[in-house]
Amino acid sequence: MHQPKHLQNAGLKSTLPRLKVLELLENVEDRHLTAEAIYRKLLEAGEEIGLATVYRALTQFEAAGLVTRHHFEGGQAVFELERGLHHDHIVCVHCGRVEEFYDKVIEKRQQSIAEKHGYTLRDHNMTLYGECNGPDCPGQKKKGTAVG
Amino acid sequence: MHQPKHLQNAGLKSTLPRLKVLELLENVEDRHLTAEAIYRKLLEAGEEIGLATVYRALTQFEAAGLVTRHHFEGGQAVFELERGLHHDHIVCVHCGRVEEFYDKVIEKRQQSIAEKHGYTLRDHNMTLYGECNGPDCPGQKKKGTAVG
DNA sequence: ATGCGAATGATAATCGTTCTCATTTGCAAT
DNA sequence: ATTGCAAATGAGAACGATTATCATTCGCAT
Ligand SMILES: [Mn+2]
Ligand SMILES: [Mn+2]
Ligand SMILES: [Zn+2]
Ligand SMILES: [Zn+2]
Repeated sequence: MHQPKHLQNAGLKSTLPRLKVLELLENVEDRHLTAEAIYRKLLEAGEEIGLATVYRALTQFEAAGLVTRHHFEGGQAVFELERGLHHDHIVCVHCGRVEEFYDKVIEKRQQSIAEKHGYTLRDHNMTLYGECNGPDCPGQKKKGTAVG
Repeated sequence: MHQPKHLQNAGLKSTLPRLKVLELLENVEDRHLTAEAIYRKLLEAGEEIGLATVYRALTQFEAAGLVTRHHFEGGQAVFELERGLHHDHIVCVHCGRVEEFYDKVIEKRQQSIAEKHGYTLRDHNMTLYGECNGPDCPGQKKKGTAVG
């Protein structure tokens, strides 16, 4: 979907590494990836690229509004392709599965809370952490298969 | 307010460095402090302590429920003495000023959002970022004093 | 006062990320 | 198709926050 012109419109020269990162982000199943994960996937796909370049490209994409950076628990930032629809996240503390949501009521309340305190709201981070209860999630206590 | 027995009740030996950190946290004006800030303040107060010990004490206090750790923007974690009342934060992007708030509606919505996605909610992080508009905040554009 | 396991603190190590700098690339002008 | 050059790349060094190591010191029960 993304083309060289997308990079040029963003003021970025259309280079091979940048196109590779962008291509990966739009074709990968998991939308939320660390820089390392992106780097690894590109290497596995036989591409030649350096980790520093991945970081640089992501930082530039973020500045250009092509990519969003999140700081979930765990030290590593995660990146996702921007789709123009603001949303927040719920992350499984066991398997790391991420779901997205948008709640208009919460967004409105955040705005009025900021106003009530005399702040001009610029941004927010809302991340929920929980157990996803999925059948493949390691946090799921396996029910004992009755013996005898 | 805190006594050696508070540490012992938490299963921690009552040592001088730990008492100093705890004492600082309860007497300092700014409730939200980085480990470095705590370390610096203790040194300035003439106390002898190592930065590693401050980090250790804070981590142990957190595990004991005496202290809460937050990850605002900026890399450094901030710590605050636990007062038993959950709250979230709004942080000034210019001067770092922190205000606290609690919104029952948001908290309820977070719970039901998690349920809707099949998650069992365990924790959340909600931090608002904005401009505090305070007179001493560097983000405040000074109004030009008319000349002539 | 003694003894011993836990705690301390100087320092090294770690981890994610950014910086440095020699080499390569994109691309516009020939 | 060449050339020229600024911008981009990538290997590795550097960085900042935090944790680990380990010899020394401390808290506290005897
Ligand atoms: Mn997302
Ligand atoms: Mn607080
Ligand atoms: Zn899970
Ligand atoms: Zn401010």
